[in-house]
Amino acid sequence: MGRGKIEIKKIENDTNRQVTYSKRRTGIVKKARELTVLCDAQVSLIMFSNTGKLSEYISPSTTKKKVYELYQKVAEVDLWDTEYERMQKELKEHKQTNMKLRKEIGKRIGECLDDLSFDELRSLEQDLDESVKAVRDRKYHTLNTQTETYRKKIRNLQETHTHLARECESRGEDPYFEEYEALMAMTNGGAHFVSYGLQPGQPDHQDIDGHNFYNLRLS
Amino acid sequence: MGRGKIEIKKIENDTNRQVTYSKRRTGIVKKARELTVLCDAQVSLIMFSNTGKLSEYISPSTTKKKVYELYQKVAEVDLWDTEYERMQKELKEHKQTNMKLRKEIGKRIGECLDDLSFDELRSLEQDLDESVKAVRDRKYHTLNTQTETYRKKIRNLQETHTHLARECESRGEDPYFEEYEALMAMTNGGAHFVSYGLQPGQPDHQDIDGHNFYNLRLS
DNA sequence: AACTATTTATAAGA
DNA sequence: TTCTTATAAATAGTT
Repeated sequence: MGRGKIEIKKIENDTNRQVTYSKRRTGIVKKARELTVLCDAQVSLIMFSNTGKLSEYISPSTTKKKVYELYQKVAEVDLWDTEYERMQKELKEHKQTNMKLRKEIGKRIGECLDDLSFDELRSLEQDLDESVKAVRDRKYHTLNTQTETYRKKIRNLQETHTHLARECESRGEDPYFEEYEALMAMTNGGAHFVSYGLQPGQPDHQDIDGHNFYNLRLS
Repeated sequence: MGRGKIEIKKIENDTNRQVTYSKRRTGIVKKARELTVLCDAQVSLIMFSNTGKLSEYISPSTTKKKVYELYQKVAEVDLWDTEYERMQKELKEHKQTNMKLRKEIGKRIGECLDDLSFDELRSLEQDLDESVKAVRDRKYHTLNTQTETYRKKIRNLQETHTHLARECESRGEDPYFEEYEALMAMTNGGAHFVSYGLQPGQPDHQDIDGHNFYNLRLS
């Protein structure tokens, strides 16, 4: 189909070959598309030119192969086997790590101790002792920080209160002021009964906030 | 190209569609083959008819895809995508579990405590205390078992020795016997200096085995 | 990229 | 299905 008949064998002329490839590629893709539409078929067409350039046609609705095609594009050669093996290896490693971690936790939780030697048990005990110490230290640290915050908060509240009280007093215009003052005294008095010990040198505090008070008492 | 021009849209007549599919399939495969030869290209063409029948063309030299095609043939639909996705999902889950486990261990080792609340720290401390107790109990249990074993071992050895000694003595034929007896006495004497404490009521033991002796002393 | 003479593919009919 | 054949479509060689 052309000005002259051609023999079906490799076109040796580079330019010619490339031009023909381009033309026929368009043609075959058109055919594929027509086949898809006319006959309700599913077609996957992948072409690599002489120079390695990829062209493809995939029937709409056939998204399934895209992953595979993508890999093909990237690696020219297959890759599935490699990729598959890589994933399996990775999976295996993760499973092993996982198991080790579980075992480690099992030991540290105090289960799974049956197959440990005496030396291992001794060493584990030391580790746990150190861990417990670290946690305790951290706990106290947290407590200190929290306490400091609450102390500041209380101081601020008291200052605000004092300020407001003075203002009210000086104006003498709030009929509920005395009632309010009595309430405040009571609340403060209640909190006075409670104290909690911290590290030596850490002074005790009172708290007028129910929730925070609960937290502090938990030390 | 035919007796009449046709519109490119699905052929509704079943027979007609099938005939057209057959003809055009032949045609497109021919085109693919020609493209392969003429332009030195690599072509993969996969077609599923309306009725699910597979036809394919793969350029010779492209053996790479055959594996994939095979799976396609077997399963009609994908299979790789499913498998691939399944693996990826599994991998993701493992990674997540892994991370959680690491974090858990981190806490129990005494690292990664920074983002824990006071309550969490308190709870963790209790857990660790319990764990340490469990490990300690197990340690003592192991020690007891080991001790029991060694005690039996020693008793056996002593019996054997006594038996042998009597035999030698009664026969009076071993010139080295007295020397040997002296050595045994010395070794036993040395072990006598060492004892280790266990739970109350646990009697002390001697051990003539250097390695085991080391283990016991480490309690 | 176009053009077009030809070859090739194929729709319809048998 | 397969063959036939008129005709549409694709494209080789040219511009």
